[in-house]
Amino acid sequence: MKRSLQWPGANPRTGSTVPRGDKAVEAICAVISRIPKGWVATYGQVATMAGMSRRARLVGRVLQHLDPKTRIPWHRVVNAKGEVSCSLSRNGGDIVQRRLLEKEGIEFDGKGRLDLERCRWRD
DNA sequence: GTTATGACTTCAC
DNA sequence: CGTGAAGCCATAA
Repeated sequence: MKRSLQWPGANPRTGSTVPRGDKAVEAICAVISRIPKGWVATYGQVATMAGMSRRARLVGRVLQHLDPKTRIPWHRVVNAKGEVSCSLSRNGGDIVQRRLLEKEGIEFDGKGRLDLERCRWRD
């Protein structure tokens, strides 16, 4: 099985199947790992903290590629609307993320969104 | 080489 | 608050 349908080169350190040695990925993983429990950050925010102000999509791409066993708190990353990723609803991942956040004390409104002004992580 | 797509953001209307 | 357009960038075809 040579053909890697995932990114070339896994990253055991982060427990994810993302390229190792890639500064962007390393920075993104580091930032997300620094998100305190009970707080959340947006993709753009993570990208900015990682030194890539407008590479929010890159953050999302990395997260989608993470392994289920990853140690990275991916559930603390939400979009700018304060809602979990839309594409996750395809496999029910949005419910998982929401539950994980609620377990950490995050409250959702009737539209499945959280108060970013209240929950946004500040460094 | 081009075109389309995507765990996104931001501004304008 | 919803929608559309422009921006960004790697992957897939």
